[in-house]
Amino acid sequence: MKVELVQWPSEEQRLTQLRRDEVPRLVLVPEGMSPPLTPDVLEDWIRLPATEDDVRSRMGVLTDRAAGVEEARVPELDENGLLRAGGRWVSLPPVEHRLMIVLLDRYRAVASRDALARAGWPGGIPGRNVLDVHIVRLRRRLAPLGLAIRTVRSRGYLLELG
Amino acid sequence: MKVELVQWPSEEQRLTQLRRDEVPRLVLVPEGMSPPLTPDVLEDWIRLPATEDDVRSRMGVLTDRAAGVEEARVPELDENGLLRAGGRWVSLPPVEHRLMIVLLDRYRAVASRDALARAGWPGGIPGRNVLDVHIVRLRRRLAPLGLAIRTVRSRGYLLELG
DNA sequence: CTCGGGCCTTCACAGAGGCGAAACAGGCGG
DNA sequence: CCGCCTGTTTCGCCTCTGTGAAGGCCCGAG
Repeated sequence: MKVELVQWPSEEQRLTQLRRDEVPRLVLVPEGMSPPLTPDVLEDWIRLPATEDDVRSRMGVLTDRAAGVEEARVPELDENGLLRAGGRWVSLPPVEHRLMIVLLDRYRAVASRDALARAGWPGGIPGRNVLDVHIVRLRRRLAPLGLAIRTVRSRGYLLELG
Repeated sequence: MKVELVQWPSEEQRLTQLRRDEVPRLVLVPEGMSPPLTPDVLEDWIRLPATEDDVRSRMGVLTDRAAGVEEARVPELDENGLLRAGGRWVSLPPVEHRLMIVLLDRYRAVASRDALARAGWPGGIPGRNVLDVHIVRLRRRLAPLGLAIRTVRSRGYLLELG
């Protein structure tokens, strides 16, 4: 994502908006003016006058951080079974689509085998082993997206970044 | 945690060490020298000459971020036996889950062997040695999270940051 | 100081059960 | 006819748990 340059304090309102929108930004602070401070890792500031190299250096770091934040975003699944993550996508067949809805609802937390079974087969579980098999197939489909399904033994499964 | 000031590039080796130790640090970069860049949120740099106020501003932000990182290191255990700390997690099997509940309840204080035994085996202790063995296994599982179980001889065990 | 004995730590082993994954088969739509 | 989706079977690994046994460390008795 592009790093925004913000004049301080004249563009204070714009800065507020950028903070809310989680846009990476570099605040330009005139001599003698105290900078706006925040622990937000997507914001940095630089004292004017500054060399173009220094501005670029700070912008570069902000870009890297924004990439990291972007990477960590929750994958998106539409109603047609299209799953987008890490800039790529795959289409999911019906059963795996329903399983994925539950996994995403519990993203980075445990989705119980029971909840997955009920979501995947609303009419009742066909066989004892079906869920395991579909998890394996889902795993293979998700791998190219950088997503991984972790096993939490005797409890369920957990979806996170690979 | 205290923010360290690092001369660049003369203290490069020290900077490497501080990065490894995850100590917040502010790199002082002389005029004309290009700064060391990293997306690490616990590191910042400032161009010399700089006012004392600016140095303090950047140190203040680093302190706040370090506090946030420290906050994230406090372990949390959910009802599924998932233990999170320092941005990582492990799943705990039933027995160790019950032991961990007691250890976290007495976090940084001593949990008696007796209380641990009762929590781990509500139906009565199977063998005389079981608790010790499970503590060892718990230790190994916790190590990657930066957590450590200390022995308090003839009293019990104590959970703290490693 | 030395010895003996708690008190812990750690390893090795084995039974039970959960889970992984390949292989096979049927169904359905293009 | 072919390929994808789904369910079933089956084999085998790995985890979890408890048990036994071999030390190591510390402290008090002698």
